[in-house]
Amino acid sequence: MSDNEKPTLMVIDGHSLAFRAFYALPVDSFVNREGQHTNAIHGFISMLLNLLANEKPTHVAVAFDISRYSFRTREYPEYKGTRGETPPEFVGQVPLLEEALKAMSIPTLAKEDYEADDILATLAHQGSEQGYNVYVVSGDRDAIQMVNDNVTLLYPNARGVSELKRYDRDAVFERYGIEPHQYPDVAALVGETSDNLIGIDKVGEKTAVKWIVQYGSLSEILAHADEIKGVVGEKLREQKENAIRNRRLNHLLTDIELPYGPADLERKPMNTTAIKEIFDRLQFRTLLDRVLKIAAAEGQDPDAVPVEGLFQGDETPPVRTLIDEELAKWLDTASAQGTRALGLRVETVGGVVTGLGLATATDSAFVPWASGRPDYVALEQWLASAAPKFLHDSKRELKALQRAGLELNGVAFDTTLAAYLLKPSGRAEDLAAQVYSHLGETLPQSDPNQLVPDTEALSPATEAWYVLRLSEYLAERLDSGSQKVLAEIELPMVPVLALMETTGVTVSGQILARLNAELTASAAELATNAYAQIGHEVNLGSPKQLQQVLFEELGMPKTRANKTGFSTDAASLADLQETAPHPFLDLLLQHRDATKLKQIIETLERGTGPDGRIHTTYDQTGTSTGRISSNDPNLQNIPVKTSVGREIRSAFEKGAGFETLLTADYSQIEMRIMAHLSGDAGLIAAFNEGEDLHRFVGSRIFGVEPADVTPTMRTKVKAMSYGLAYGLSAFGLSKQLRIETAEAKQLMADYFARFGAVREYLRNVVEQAREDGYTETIFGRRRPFGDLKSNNRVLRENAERAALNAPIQGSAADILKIAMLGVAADLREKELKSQLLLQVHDELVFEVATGELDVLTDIVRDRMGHAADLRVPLDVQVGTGANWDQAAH
DNA sequence: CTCAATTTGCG
DNA sequence: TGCGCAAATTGAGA
Repeated sequence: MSDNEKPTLMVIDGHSLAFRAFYALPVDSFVNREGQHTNAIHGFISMLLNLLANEKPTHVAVAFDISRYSFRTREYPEYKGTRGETPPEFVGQVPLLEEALKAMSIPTLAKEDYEADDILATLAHQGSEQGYNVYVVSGDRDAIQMVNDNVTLLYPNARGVSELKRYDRDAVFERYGIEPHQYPDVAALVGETSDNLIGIDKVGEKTAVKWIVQYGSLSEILAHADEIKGVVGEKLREQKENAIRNRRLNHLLTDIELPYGPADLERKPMNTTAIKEIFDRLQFRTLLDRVLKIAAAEGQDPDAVPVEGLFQGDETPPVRTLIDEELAKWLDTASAQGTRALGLRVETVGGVVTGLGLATATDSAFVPWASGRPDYVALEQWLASAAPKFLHDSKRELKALQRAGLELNGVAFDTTLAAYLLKPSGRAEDLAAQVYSHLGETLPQSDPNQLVPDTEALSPATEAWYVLRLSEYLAERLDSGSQKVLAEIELPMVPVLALMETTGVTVSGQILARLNAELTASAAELATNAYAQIGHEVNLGSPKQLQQVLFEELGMPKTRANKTGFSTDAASLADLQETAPHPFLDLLLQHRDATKLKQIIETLERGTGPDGRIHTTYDQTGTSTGRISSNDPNLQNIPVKTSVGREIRSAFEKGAGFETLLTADYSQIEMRIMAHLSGDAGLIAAFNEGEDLHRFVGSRIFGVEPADVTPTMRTKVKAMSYGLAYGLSAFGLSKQLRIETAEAKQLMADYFARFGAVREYLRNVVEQAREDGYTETIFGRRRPFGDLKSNNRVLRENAERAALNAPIQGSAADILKIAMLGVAADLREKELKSQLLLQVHDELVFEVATGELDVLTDIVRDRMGHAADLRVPLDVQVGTGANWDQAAH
């Protein structure tokens, strides 16, 4: 059998390598969010991954010492006695390392009363006998004795664990001039300071090796001790007991009993879910990528025993209905004292909690809910604890639990959010739909129209099990950037948004009612006048009827075509007003304005709760770019541009007992992101100037002093700048500014002549997206694009404009979310009474508690201003007032 | 009743 | 022939 065909067994000394790593890497640079030091783990795993990739062992094990005491310390209490206390930063790293190894399906061994080296020696011996190529990885020099024709030692050099020196038989001979099995004899004579083994005075490595070469072994040397002349000979004869003792202690046992032999150590597929969990906890992002790559390369061995934690099959586990002590016990075991994630599903009827489903991969439990049951204390504590839980649509379930008086923490995965990050342009699916589209299984759905259901609805327990399976499936498909977005942005946003929704915002019913009445009257009058202009009544809200009036009765020139004929939108009517002026047009526009505002008011009135506040619902999966949307009612499209619009805004007031409202918004955040992403020196300078942005840009384009930029010039520049991020064409720009296409073209050419890097960047984004199939925000949020390679020009160009915009709009969304998380954390930690009410894409609205204005202003400015580190500053505008309109600036 | 189309409010 | 949304209304079809 050639060496290439032999299986390769690799045995690693866990403690000695972890310790080497600990001293090789700076302690302070490796601390996770829990404050746990991780440098030894990082160094060890990094080394391990190199070994797996380079040596491709077929069999692997890591051995640990159980304690610093062994049969050797009983024999010689001073053994290793020079070693000081374990550094506090090292404490706790070994158990985490073992956990990570478990997730990687690498067995760990330890044996009471023996040292890791004895385990290595035994396995190396067995492996060598049984026809393996053996690699021993150890930082202990005694391991040299294991080397033979089949066993190679990999030994870390002085620089830590990044480079390992290979000691095969020849390398040992070259380095020491002896055979590997003779090394303990040399070490016995010389002594080993690190083990507190004192050798023979005056005998160093040179002398010891010379003697070994001359006499063959330590026992022969001692037998001929009388022949050795000089002071060293005297010392040897005086201190030979030292050497004999050392030799006894540095002999590694090759015959201890172990639970596994080499054959049991065959590499098994890694548990990627567990790996993601533990690496996330350790905050090893780069290492995660590396290990997942190796896991993917190694693939799934069909004969492999399923790793613990993976699903055994598609069979749903049994459902137990649990209460009281049984529940507490089950929960403790299933969650492994709160360390293992459980699937959780909240059953509600009309928004009221009626039961909970809990699941592990192999078991599930249903808990009927009756509030206030004292026996549910264990469950309530688990829910409120940081113990990991996997949910579907966690915001909805969190709110339901809160209504039932239950606190929920530790949401570690949400299948709704994970699916969204994978496919942000799709619609959010309910659990059954997710199971169908991802797992390909059909869940029984009870028909709500049927009084006697023919299929029994699925137990929440089984649903929880499906949540767990979906979590595993989805987690595997998220790239590491998306995982980070999930863990660090989307999941933490859940409680923040839930609180905003529960809090709501006060609106003045009186103001809304007054405005509604005014608008009703004015709309009626406008309608009457409009009818008078055309001689008959018509439904002004019907585009179809308007087309009849405008293009047939009044014979106006045709506008932009649409599917039902010709457009009657505001832009088209404005065009008509120029080409074929008619009083009807203006009345129609004013009527539209009035009815639109009236409609918004009525929506708000309907949406006001008995507490006088509006509780919108934020949809975290509502947009393809990463923004959140607001619905039922939408509070992100409250009018602001017209004076009547602002009156509606003034109906949003501070609540009773609060000092004021505070609004904070980013100015030109998307332009700033463009400056950052493109690196355009001109644009970056513009933001660092402090000068009005559009005035500055205008001065560059038109070649005049900033002070000489006219309002017209500024308007053009502003439209140009904003249009850029949307893929605006010269045609579109000309239409918007009502200028000639040639002038628009010239404007764009002048713009790009000054800000060339912007054009370069925008071109690049699209090309990169065409190649990758997706765009990415600054924070790693992805949006897939399929149509960039479409043969259909309309589809392709639409996709190109969307791809152009996605990183910009998406990065802005990420930044505001990060700011919200920061503000929310500060409010919580400082136990402030002020509360976050609204989010409108680049703006936050707060209700300020009495006496908190200054501290809140500081928090908001700080968190928003430093949410991202860009090449340009983030400018935050803050305003206050008793209502939303007055708080605007 | 659902659905597509149109329009308009916001960033 | 400008990105991202929610909501209302109309009118067609079931």
